[in-house]
Amino acid sequence: MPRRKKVKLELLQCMSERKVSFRKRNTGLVKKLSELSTLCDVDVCDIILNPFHSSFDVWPSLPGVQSVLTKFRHIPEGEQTKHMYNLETFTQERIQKTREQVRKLRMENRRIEIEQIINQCMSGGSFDIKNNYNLLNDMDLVLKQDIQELFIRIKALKG
Amino acid sequence: MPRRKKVKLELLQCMSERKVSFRKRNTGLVKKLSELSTLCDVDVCDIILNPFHSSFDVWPSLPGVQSVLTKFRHIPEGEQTKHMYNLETFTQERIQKTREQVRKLRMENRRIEIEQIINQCMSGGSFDIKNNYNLLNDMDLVLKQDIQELFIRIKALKG
DNA sequence: TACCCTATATTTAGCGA
DNA sequence: GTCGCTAAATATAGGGT
Repeated sequence: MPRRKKVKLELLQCMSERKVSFRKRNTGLVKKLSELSTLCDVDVCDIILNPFHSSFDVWPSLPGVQSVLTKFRHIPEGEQTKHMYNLETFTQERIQKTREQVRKLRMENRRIEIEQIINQCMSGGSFDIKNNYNLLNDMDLVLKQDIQELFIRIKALKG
Repeated sequence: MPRRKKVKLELLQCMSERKVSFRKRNTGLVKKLSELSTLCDVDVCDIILNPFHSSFDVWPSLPGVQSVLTKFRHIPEGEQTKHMYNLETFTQERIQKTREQVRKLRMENRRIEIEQIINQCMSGGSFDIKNNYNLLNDMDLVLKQDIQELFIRIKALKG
């Protein structure tokens, strides 16, 4: 059996699990922050409310955070949000990417299904278009058209 | 040839590399922040000075950061730093862990080296202690003592 | 509870277009 | 410069102790 499953991105219901996950991920996060900071020469800070101690974890340190905050406040309001990478842009980007992936998977499925139909037809299978349409009920219109064209070509090929 | 090497944790000298790394890692960071937030029900914010646009990336949003900041300021000064996980504690923890790993690797090396010497001796190799000391010049005192004892035992064993 | 381990899942460096 | 891809590096869930 697999030792690890993909975790669903939602609140961990089990409290002890949540605690463990928090500790691990907090550590990882801080590591990544420090890496970004040194690799790219970037001023970074974060503040994480630790729900288990009702205290905050602050990176890189209290004065460090305050220094970044001061710098942040000194940027003109208009400039602050320009190029800003935040929850909104992040989400938009992810939706975009996911759509793109879905598109690709659809293409791949189309390829495979078309291949199967060709194989089926070439090896003397049925040419019952209606039946195959049924099988491929949920497919895109474009795909159906492709398949229709394919059937015609296969018929022509076979005589 | 390997397509990817382990990057040294220091400022990336090549500017374009740095830029690419920044974009990728910033994305990853924000993803992890959002995961921590939803998995563990945690208030999080971060502010990253984007050195390439002289602007800030703010997570999760400007009001979001301000809300966390307000909460942060409302915690009594003494409580703020209790349990705080920051650059210092992070570094201490990593030093501790690294030492522990070094210790373990030493133990493992000892085990392997001792094994080799035993094999060498049992298969009729030399018993020249001085020579073997030379080979094992950098080893711990404890290891040397262990080996000395081993030589004696092997000699006894062989007659 | 708080570690440690290790098999999976995830991140990302290096490339090629 | 940007993108997508892929393999190597890394993070971490689950399961021990």
